[in-house]
Amino acid sequence: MVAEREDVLPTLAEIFREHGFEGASLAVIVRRTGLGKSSLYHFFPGGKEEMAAAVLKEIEAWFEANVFLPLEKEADPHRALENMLHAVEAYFQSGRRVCLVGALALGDARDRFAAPIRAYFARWREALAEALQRAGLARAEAKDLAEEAIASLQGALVLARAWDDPGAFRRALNRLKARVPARARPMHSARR
Amino acid sequence: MVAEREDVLPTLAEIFREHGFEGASLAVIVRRTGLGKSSLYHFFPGGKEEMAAAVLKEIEAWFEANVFLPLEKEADPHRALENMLHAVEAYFQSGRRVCLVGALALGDARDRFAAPIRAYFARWREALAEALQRAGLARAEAKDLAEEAIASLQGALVLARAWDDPGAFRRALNRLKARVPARARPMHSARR
DNA sequence: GTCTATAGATCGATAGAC
DNA sequence: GTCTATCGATCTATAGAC
Repeated sequence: MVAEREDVLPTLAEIFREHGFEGASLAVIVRRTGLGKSSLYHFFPGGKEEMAAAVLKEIEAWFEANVFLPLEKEADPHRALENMLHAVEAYFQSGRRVCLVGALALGDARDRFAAPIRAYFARWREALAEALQRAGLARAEAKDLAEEAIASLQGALVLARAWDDPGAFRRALNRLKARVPARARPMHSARR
Repeated sequence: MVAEREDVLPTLAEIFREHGFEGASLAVIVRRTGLGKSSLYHFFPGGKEEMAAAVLKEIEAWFEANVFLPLEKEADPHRALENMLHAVEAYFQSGRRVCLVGALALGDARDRFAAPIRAYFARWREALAEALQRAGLARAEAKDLAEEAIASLQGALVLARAWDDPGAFRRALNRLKARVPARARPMHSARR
């Protein structure tokens, strides 16, 4: 059923998202993955910490390929921003899914994964700011707006989970859809 | 030193903020509070769960007295919003302190405290929307902007913790200071 | 109320047979 | 690679003396 180490990563990611790092006990992991302890330690000799690190690495790679790079490669910045919002909406399942990186940042495992957590958000801000800059915003303004957008999304995930209502995330996406691209479109940059 | 149950609540709150619910082991709590296990169980017969519930209740009461009610009682809505931002900045220590309610919402203890978590954010949005409405915004617009502001703050706390940089929270406060009250001021409502 | 001692469960991780 | 069995540490919680 599961032959490769990579095959369990999505399941592991879901487990860490639902239970956090401390809360994801080996008992839970064994049950959900269907693998025995020995198999898990065969794939991840470093135990839970290596499992979470591998998950973070895969998440980083996914965002790099599906969010960050497209933000920079797409020639039309307006379309680049729209693509990002669509990718994010799909990834977080319209708010039903929590951001593991954000959850780890708020939890007690932050120090353990400080570097990848820091890098994930920094990279996101950088790619988003770059697109906004190409869309006509000044460097400082683009960086600030990028940070605001990411914070809005992360906060919306908190609210969606607090209320058990994906609508909170959907509404945040709509606000960004209506706001960010409109300000960023070069041909209408004199709007304000 | 510590005679009353209420005296340990601030320390308990800080412990839960730093370690989360699962990560706050009794060993940590004993060490940080200076109380023995027996004393803790004397004050909180329900154990950790009762400790966290008491902390949440105190947080809710603090925000009710220092944030939510002032938002509604202050006659000048513009000043009410400024007061809220100042109170929030002080409470979260300019971003060095995490929001326990938000952290619990993202963590694995969400189900355990679903009701107070849900109520905290709902009450905040309601009080904020009420002030924005008095400031001239339509009901729907006020509710939406209130939700956006709260999400921005929660997301900024995630970023501040991820980057270990209180500046992320400070910048979010400044954005709200510059944006929310200006749109909300009734005499300039025709600005857009 | 606070102490010491400890129960009973679960934790992450390992050993060794196959 | 996967199994069973188990280690030692840590967990929450309790018992009983004072």
